[in-house]
Amino acid sequence: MTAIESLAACGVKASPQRVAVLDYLMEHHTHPNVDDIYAALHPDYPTLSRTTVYNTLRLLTESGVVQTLSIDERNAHYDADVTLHAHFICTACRTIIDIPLREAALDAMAELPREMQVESTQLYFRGLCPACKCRAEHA
Amino acid sequence: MTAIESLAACGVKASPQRVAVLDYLMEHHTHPNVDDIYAALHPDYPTLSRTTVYNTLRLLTESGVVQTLSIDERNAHYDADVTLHAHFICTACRTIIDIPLREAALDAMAELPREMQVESTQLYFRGLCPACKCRAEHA
DNA sequence: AACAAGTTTGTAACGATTACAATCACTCGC
DNA sequence: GCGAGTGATTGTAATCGTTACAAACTTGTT
Repeated sequence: MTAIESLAACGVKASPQRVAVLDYLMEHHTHPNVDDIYAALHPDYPTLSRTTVYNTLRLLTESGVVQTLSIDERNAHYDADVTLHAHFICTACRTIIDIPLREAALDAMAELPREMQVESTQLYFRGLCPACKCRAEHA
Repeated sequence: MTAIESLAACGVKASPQRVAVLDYLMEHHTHPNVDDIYAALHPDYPTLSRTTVYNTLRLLTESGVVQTLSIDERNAHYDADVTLHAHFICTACRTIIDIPLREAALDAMAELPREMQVESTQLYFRGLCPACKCRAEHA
């Protein structure tokens, strides 16, 4: 599914800026923040405004096309993969890594009262990534 | 375990301000933010500074006595219960609710690479709480 | 071409958090 | 007891991510 198709599918008008932002997210699974995206797109879209990036990401999140990660207390990160998976953030290098999840286990794990309407689920791990763990052990 | 004992157990010097903050957290399972805590303690500790509340909560988090929740994009919330449980935040009224977890299921759920050193785990749900869901349905 | 509706832009404001320097409290050797 | 030194607290100022807002721009329609 292309960015344009995703936008159409959820009824969001496909401006060049929106396509560019979503395209970037779909091609880079690095969980970028707003500045990463802005810096990456600015060369190609010289008039692009940071505000537009913020607005677009909010819109895309509300539309369910991307998810906003609050794993990093410093700033929000974004992910165009909205299938069930967890995230690990390295507290040293700040890299965010995808963690696959066994789908069935989620229901088995949480005892959610029936009267609650869950709209999104986020599972975060914090710690040291392999590289930083290794570096720490040799220091 | 009292607040003073907890502080001693993890080697944090027990100043009146620190005891007050931790005491408050241990007695109120409302997942307060900094301003909630400050507002609650200020009458009894007129010289208390917001900065001290921030500093104390950071120290307590680093010591593992409390956990900092990043479930609310607006501000951090704090929880003196560091046993395994998830959190649900109502996107309408902003209330944070504890969700019990079946401990065994966590391992079954996440496929964490062996070389990663996980230091903390947070599971967040977002949606409508029973009261707000009901209100929404009747509107 | 004129208009309306919605989008983008840039700047200004906001608000949570942190930095910093001054003051304060407490302990320890005298 | 007393002053130095260490660490804690305080208040203000700065920082920085994000949002509000108003003006300029696009696009589709008559």
